[in-house]
Amino acid sequence: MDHLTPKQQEIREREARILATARPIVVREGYHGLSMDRIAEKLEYSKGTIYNHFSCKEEIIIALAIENVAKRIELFRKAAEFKGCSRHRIMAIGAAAEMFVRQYSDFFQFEQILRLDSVREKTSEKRQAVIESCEMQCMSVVGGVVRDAIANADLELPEGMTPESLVFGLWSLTTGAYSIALTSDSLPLIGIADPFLLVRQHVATLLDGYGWRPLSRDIDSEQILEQIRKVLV
Amino acid sequence: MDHLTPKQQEIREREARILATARPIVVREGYHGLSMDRIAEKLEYSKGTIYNHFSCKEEIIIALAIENVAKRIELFRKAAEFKGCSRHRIMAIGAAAEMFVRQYSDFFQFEQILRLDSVREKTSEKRQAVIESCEMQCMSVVGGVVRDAIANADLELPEGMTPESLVFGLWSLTTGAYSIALTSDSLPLIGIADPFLLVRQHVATLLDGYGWRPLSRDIDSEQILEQIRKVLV
DNA sequence: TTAATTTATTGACGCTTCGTCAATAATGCC
DNA sequence: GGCATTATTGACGAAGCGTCAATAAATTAA
Repeated sequence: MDHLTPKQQEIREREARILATARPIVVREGYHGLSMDRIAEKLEYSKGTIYNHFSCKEEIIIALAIENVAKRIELFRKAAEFKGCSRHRIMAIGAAAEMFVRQYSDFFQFEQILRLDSVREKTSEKRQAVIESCEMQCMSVVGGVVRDAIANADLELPEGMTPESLVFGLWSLTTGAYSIALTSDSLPLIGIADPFLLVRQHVATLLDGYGWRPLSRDIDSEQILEQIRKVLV
Repeated sequence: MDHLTPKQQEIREREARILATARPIVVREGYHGLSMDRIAEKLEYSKGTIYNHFSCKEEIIIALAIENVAKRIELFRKAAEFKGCSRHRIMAIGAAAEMFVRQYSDFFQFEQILRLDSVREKTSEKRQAVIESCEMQCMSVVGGVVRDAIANADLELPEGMTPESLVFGLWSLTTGAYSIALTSDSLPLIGIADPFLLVRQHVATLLDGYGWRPLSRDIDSEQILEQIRKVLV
């Protein structure tokens, strides 16, 4: 499979260069800042060549998102393998999510843009499927930890509630909070300085609410988080 | 203040017609579906006239959002005035939020679009301030109920946690969930049929986690919700 | 009522971006 | 080296944006 002619090499490499050029533009100037002409000009290729790689700028944005999603899965997997009880493992996943937002905050911008139907519409089914699949894999990793907790009797979910239902709750709480934290200026106005800390607190309380043992009051969170962060690097 | 010349009348009325024309376009075809030329054509005015009302299409979108936010405040206020204990009142606010999403789901599309920096940038400070102020008013209504709960000793927040911190959590959980529910196709795939029910459940559990009395197991939710819905109409 | 002044409307214009495609150039194969 | 394949180019038409000088309508003053 690596019988690449020099030309194919060049093309492959150029794709990466296109994305590397586009990324800071999107990060700094958002959706409207990015244009195909601009990329072509910066890279000194004609526009047609850029279109050979990506059929529209929306494809570039989704490709940028895809550059990062793998990292999230990796972090989640590593977190789920944390040696400890199920409650510690779910904490590790929380830490992984937080680390991902902090380290790859670009990604949230791309995701934000792709949330617009009229943008996502223009992207290929194929790339959409990649994103969706990665999201599913993440959820499934979290779901696995929930199932283990139930199997271990660390957790009993209320009647009619599936592990996925709980995952949905955690997913909503964290993405909602991060999305507000990254896009709203009003948080400091209401005296919220560290939204990350707050997310950890709310997640802990929610899990306590479901009775996931050991409860947070029986955990030395600081110390566990320390250990987790070492594993996640 | 109602010394309006016929001309002024006409202008005012036309503004409403512009928005009424734009709304279904944005709802059906999203951000990219809307264009100034298209509105001008539909209303049989020249483009310049439309620009007399709104300096760009982003202004139209934020104006559409503003058409709805007042309703949210009204629902929240009504909910906060629900006759009952603090826990019932916070449930009422949850119901109000849910009702708002269901009845004004358009709004979430507009909000979604306005979350993009490169879109929001183009809107006037003035309209941005209206939106922000309405959001603050909503949060402040919720904050008031939390404060009342603390004053009544229905709730004690952990060390260092302010009422606003709790509001932030509820806000994150609900907006995160609604945003996922409205834009993701993967929910049914993981067996989540009724995200609204799930949000209620998670909110209840979170509040239980903080020990907000009476706890949900001591509440006949169905019956209370019935009453609440009557009040909110 | 009419003239003067203010205010509103118009659509053509210049500009940017998009996405395409026929002509041209480069590459790889025999 | 010559032929077939593949890639590159940039000019082009379409569409949208936002502006503005010319024109029309409305309001005010006389």
